[in-house]
Amino acid sequence: MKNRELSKIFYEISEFLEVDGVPFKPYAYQKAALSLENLKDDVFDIYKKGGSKALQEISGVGENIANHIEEYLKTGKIKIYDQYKKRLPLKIDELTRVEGLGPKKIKILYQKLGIKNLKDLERAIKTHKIAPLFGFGEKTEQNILQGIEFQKQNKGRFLLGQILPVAEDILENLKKLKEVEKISIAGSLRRKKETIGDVDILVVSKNPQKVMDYFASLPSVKKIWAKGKTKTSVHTKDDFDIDLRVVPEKSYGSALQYFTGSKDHNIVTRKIAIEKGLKLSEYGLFRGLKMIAGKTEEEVYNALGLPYIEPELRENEGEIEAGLNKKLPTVIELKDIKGDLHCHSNWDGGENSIEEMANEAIKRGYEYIGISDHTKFLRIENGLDEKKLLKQSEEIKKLNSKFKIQNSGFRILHGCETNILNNGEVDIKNEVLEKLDYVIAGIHSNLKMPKSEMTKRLISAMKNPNIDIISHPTGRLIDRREEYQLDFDKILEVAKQTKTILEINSAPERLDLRDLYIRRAKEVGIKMIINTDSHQANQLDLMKYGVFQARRGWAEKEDIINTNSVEGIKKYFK
DNA sequence: GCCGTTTTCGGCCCGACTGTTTTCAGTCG
Repeated sequence: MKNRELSKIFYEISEFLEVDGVPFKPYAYQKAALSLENLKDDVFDIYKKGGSKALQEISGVGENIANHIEEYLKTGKIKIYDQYKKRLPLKIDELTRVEGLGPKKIKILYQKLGIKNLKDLERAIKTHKIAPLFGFGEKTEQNILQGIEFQKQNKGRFLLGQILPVAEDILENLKKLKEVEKISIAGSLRRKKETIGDVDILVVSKNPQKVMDYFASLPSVKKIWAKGKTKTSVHTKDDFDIDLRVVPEKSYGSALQYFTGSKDHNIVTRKIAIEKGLKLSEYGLFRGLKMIAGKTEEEVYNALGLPYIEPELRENEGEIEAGLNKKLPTVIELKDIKGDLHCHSNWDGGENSIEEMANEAIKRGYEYIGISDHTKFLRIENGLDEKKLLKQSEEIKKLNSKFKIQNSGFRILHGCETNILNNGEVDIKNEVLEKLDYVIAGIHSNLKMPKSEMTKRLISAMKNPNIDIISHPTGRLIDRREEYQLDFDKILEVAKQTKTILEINSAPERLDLRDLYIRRAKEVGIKMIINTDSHQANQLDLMKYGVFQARRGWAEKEDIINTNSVEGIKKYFK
């Protein structure tokens, strides 16, 4: 889809404008980029149906940006974007991703030292050229170096949320070919790891050559690394690699099992096969020359004396032992989710009204939605104060009585996302918090506190009798920012004592709690909630990423409170 | 460059924190 390509370009234009010091425009381009990123319909279809006028219906898109979109759809180019790239030949997305490096510093580094990309930057630091620059210093130099190191650790990996939609598009496209009898994603993408290196796709076909040819000719393919009879590797326009393999139907299960991995998981399954006098490979499970399983994964696992193991569990983290002892968890599924309690409305600058958010939740089959706007400390997010919160309560009451009249069981719950201040208190008075259905608290400032202070800060928030949920509890941004320094075991202990719910935030760059923490929390007996943190209605669809993460953390339906109906979930609130 | 229950023109993007300075610019949420 062109949506993603355009969104990426508009983000970059926004960054160029910032480097240039242009006021306000960057914000406009960012908004348009965000809208396109989350747009359900193909922007090309919108344009075909309604032309430029229809494009301007997209939120954040006006006359000018609509013209840019039109230009791109017609010519594949956007003039001002190309001009910027010529004038400032920077790997701008690469540089802005370094923590501590913003547009102003990037501009100075380019003008004074000709730094265009990460490589240049690293070389300049190693030769101590940065610290002497005006406005820079020793500390800044070190901070930038740390930012680079952190980025390098995750080099070449993509967020699950970036890559899954693209891979699914390609899968849909391949399905159109009648020679494709069966098809599945394999590899780490099927295991739903939070970051993905490259994409593996497995196909059953009697005519592999036809599949190879079609795959290699897809419009999203930029470069073909290798193209053989049953395997083709390509590099896509979205800058990741895809390996496609074609196998015969009788080997589909064993091949899927093999290519899904993980490698460690497979080593153990092959060992079990050997112990039973069998041999397991991507071609099947064999006793001597006789194939005894291979058509389905289930068949393969069962023949090894194991139940089917969900892909998200296949990390050799105890799932084999649990399988042998019949102790595998029945992991949660998306359809178990009955509502989303971390959603922002246009009251705090989100995209949609409360009613629109509610209607979108209804569309997704939910029984309830929770509105939890930012509170007053976060001025940039138009945080609500006590007065506005009470006013918001009135609106929610009205909407709820409307649902009642319509005889709909749907309910809006009223919460807020308060800010945990340095001393562990939150920025809304208790007498107002008491009146809400539930209260979320999160850390949004002073993220670099020392471990003991940060732990104390979070603990005192959990002890607040009005706080029910801690949002994004560790504050990490995948590939970009480390977690806060926290004594996590202590946090778990207090969460258990105070019956505080920990959030699994579904935003693909957060996925916070991470899988290992989810598993630890479950073991301790702490309840969790999967929320999207939506700032616009389309983001409600991010719920699946939180569910994937919960599954990777072995969470079952009972561990997650928003699998309950309205009355059920209320019991978990203090 | 976008947008309008305060507006078709004038707002939007504020405040804490850090590191650099010696009163403030840049970054981040």
